[in-house]
Amino acid sequence: MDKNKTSIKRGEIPAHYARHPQMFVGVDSVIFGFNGKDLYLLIVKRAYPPRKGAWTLMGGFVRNGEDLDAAAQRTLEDLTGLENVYIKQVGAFGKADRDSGARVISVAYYALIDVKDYDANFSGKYGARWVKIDEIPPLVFDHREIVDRAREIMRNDARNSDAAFNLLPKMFTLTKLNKLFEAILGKPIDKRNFRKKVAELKYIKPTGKIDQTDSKRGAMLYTFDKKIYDRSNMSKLL
Amino acid sequence: MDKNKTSIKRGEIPAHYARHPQMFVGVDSVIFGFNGKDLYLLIVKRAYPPRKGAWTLMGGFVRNGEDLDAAAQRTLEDLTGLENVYIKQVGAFGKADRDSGARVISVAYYALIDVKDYDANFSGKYGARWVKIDEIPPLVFDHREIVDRAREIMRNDARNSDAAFNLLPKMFTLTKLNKLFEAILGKPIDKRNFRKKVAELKYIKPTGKIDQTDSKRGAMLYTFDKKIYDRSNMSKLL
DNA sequence: TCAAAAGTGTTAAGTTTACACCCATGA
DNA sequence: TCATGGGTGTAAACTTAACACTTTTGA
Repeated sequence: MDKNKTSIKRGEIPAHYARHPQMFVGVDSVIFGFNGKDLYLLIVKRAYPPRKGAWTLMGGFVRNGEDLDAAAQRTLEDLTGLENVYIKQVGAFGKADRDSGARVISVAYYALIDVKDYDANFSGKYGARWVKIDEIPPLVFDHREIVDRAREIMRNDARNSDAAFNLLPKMFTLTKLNKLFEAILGKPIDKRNFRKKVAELKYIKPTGKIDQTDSKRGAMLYTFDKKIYDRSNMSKLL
Repeated sequence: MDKNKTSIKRGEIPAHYARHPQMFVGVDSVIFGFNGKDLYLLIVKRAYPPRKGAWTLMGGFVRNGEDLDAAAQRTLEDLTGLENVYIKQVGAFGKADRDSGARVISVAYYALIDVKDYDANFSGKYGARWVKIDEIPPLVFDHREIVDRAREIMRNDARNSDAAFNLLPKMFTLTKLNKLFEAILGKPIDKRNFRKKVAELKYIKPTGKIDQTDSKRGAMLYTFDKKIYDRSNMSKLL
């Protein structure tokens, strides 16, 4: 990868580095889920001391030779069984005393999944639980702060990227989409104005299929076309 | 701080933690400067192998017992001599092979300073140099990626916070302010429209003083009133 | 027949963009 | 007297926000 190895031998730590302390590096995942109505957060019971049994974000430690992003994917898959989950880094949390067990730098990620996808794969071995986003119990260490920062970033991403569609099944009604944005942004969105805007977006396409689970009359199912979305974003830059 | 120490003794690492590897944790600072006309990046010569002598961001290692943010402030002060610099975290960079010397997780910050403030305090011991933001030479490891992410975040902050004012002296002309935003956003901004908007902001106040360094006629000097800014932002939330 | 969700347009207010000339001054 | 940067207003295009009733159908 790097041609300029100079005089460093494999496995040997250069003198300048060796003078400095090393620390545990963890990853913590803020896992958001949507069930068509409300936004949820997935929390687990902490399995070891200190604070064993307290509510916490799903997390783990970074392994030698493992990319940070890969560590986040791995711990996430471990809990949810899901492999291609949308994740994005929230940032690093590194107060010296944030973890009362040892010095741990935590890099937080947030993940977006459809609650239905999770139910099917849920192992339960971590004592995981979905809680409504406005009913989060006290969490261990600085995890509440992590969740709050993650929400902020998600709100931003929902407006400026296609991230939000990761919370929905492949086909969805406009009412569900509307409710999803209301849940993410935390405020009501006018139905008519919302539908008008959606109608202008070429990447949200009617499928012709009807969903009758929520109404007798039935609602049109729509789908998100990522190819068209990416193309229309490309053209913004020109 | 944390009441729930359970059975952890001071200085002892709990068994669950001890099983995991520890890593070097570094901080790197993307230091942006403005001289009234162009936007600059401060880079230094790397002082130790590997890649000794290559251009790099100013950085350092996090110490035991030191908060991540404090480590960033410290390395920054070391280079610039400036104490109360605006800094903000960009994120964690943690590819397994990003640093060819050892496994190092880097947490990047960006800092905004007035180039004039720096000149006065510049020690030169790091072989530091201002480069125009569009003329950055190749940087070591993933530092270019770090700079690009920092710029993106700064662009965002310039629109949604008072961060940009950290790049200006206490008093500034509207032409300088206009040029600053053009430099940050990377595109021209209409002079008349810009001044119209500024006139509506109560927190950018004329001082009555005139600056004649850039024109014979002289331009009104303005100042940023943080108290008013914070108050007007508070009221957005209500 | 009625409850519950789906669907549908118009108008006013506000925001954004484009655009060109006169002013004051020191060299 | 002229070159340089400082300063000013208006109109069109576009975006956002507010607002209420009809449709369909299974229970």
